[in-house]
Amino acid sequence: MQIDDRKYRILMAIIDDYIMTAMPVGSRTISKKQAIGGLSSATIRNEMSDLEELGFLDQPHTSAGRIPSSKAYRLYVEQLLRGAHRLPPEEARQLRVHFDRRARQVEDVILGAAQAISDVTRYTAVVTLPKAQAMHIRRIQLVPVAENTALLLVVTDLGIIKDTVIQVDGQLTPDHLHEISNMLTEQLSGLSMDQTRERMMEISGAFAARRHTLKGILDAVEEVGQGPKDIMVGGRANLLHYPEYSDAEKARAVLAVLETRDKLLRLMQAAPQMAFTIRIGDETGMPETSGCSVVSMTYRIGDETAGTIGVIGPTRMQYARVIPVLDYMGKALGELLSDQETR
Amino acid sequence: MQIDDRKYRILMAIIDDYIMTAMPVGSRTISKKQAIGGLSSATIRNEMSDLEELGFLDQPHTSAGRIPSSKAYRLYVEQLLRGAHRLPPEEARQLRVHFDRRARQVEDVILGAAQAISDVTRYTAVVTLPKAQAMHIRRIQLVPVAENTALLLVVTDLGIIKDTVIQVDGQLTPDHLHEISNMLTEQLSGLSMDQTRERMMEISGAFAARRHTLKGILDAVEEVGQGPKDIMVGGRANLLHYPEYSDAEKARAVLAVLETRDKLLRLMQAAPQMAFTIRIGDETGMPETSGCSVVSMTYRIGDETAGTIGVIGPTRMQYARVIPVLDYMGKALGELLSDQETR
DNA sequence: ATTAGCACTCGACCGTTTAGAGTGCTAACA
DNA sequence: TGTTAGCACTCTAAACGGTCGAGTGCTAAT
Repeated sequence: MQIDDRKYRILMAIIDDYIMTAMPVGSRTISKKQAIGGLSSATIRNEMSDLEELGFLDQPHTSAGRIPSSKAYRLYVEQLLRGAHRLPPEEARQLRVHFDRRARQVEDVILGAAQAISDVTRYTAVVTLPKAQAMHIRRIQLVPVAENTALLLVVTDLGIIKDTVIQVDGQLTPDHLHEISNMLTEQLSGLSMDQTRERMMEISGAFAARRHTLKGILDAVEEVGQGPKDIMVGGRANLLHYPEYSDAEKARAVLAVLETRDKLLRLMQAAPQMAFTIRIGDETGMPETSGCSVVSMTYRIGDETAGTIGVIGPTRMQYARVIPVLDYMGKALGELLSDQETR
Repeated sequence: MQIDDRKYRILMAIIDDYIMTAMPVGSRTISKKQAIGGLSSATIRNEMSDLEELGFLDQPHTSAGRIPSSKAYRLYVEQLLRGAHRLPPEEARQLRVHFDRRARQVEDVILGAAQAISDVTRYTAVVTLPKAQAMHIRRIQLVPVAENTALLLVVTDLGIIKDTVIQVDGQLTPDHLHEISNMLTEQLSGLSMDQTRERMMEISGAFAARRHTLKGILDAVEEVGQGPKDIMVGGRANLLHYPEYSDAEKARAVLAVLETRDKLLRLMQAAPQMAFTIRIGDETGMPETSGCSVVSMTYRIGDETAGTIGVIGPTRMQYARVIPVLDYMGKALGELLSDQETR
């Protein structure tokens, strides 16, 4: 058996209805809809029965309506993703209101974005900080703090991405450090993080005298790319709006995932192109989030993939609203950060 | 009527029982306890009736047992606070295991503390970052980033507490900025933030030539003390362990408070001495947290009150465990940060 | 191919019953 | 006078049975 156009339209109608009501959908409900074109409930029943056989619908028990399966949502979102992701102007306005552009620190911008997304969608939003690789060195600065130690700063267009205390050769005065800072800045400014590392290697070879100090700096620069990416979460409380999480234990498990950075990162991994990654139910690959869906996409700074923004909620998610919101916000965030970059 | 010793002991027994079970406590349950000394359930009933009249107990309905009122918890914690807050060695060990001292950034230390507290107590923990006033200036550094702009860093013993881009006079070269940095550092290093502000005023008068630049720095330093204090929360998911939050709406409200910085700050305000502040039920002064208790205390860096650590959970909280944990952790945190300070 | 009709299923809801935990009161007791 | 055994009473939670209604699957007619 094949899924034909009518089955498809009926399936979509069921999904739409279930997304709104969270209640199993009956044949009469669907037959009453205009869009289906006046088929009787009996016909719908036959079609539903077929759709169930095809694996698109589940029946909680014999005399209840049907609910969409993961496979159905999959079809649903594939369809959505083929379309344009135009955010209605009113929604865009709301999003802009919530997303306060006056924030100065990248952390604040990211947190603001997460909160805006969660406020507008009423789901929980997750946004990663831009990864170091997407930034460009603006300055390297050694700030003396004590005999033998200095604060090393790696400053990029987006601010300080690394500050750490390193050991420096004993005989280096503050002025020496200043000099080294200038030299490094001259050598490295404008480079991407990857280029920086390479160039550092070369320099490190050339200045054997300052070996010890340069090694410390090199190590710190190495570390920049590695460190666990920081993540901001907004609207955790939104989870509890949905009946799927009225079971406290279920809600607890999801909330716990939101508090565990690596699990969260795994959940948010998105395909590197500017496109959506949607994980539905078990596709999250984590038992804790079995009834959940995650929609995520990358945002860019310039041409570089910089981070991920996403939303987590019940599989019965309003994908049709979430996708345009993320699309809009991803672009807005990318532009805002690129602006900061050139400022 | 007065509360005599026997009534008091009975009340404490009821509270202890209720804290463990979350179920209304009946007279027979209490009469079976050794500690009360073999009184019959009838006697206990009479006493319970008195305790209810005195406002220490409530009765959900006629034929249920009694539950402690806020007034009862108040009495209970006052008693606890009078005693010593000795943390059992096993608990201390656990706490140390969870509290990873190798963290370098203050943020990580604070977050680690929040997580450790929440893991050990199974409640939600809240820890504020140390306030700027408790730190001492180590260095002021201007890092050139572009024509006319520089990155201003205020470095203290605990790391960078302020980094912001300011406008500087156009003719200032990187070397000039370096010079100014050295001058300011010499003038200010070792001072507390409050002293710093005063001294800045004086300097600002003396160097009329650099007026514009110094004004920018002064403003930034002014801001340091004002900025909204940052807060870290650990173990949000723990909330949902307790039946008092099995109502999703109730849980949502509390979770929402945990996501609103000013509400959280208000909740965490603690008396400035090294002592506990305990808010029980409505004492939190916030309708959202009506069924909650908050235990908080300040921690110190050196002699200075630096921040607050606390725990939030149901009024039926294991105060007797929470108090020693906070006490221990407050001291540990203070010591750790003081150590960093002098490092 | 569609649909009206009908028997059937099953959870939700309601009123009733029952069991049990707990109370308050009274009268007896030390 | 304080304590307690005893008992009637209260109220909830759980179990039970009946009814309702939403929904299905199937069949036969169109």
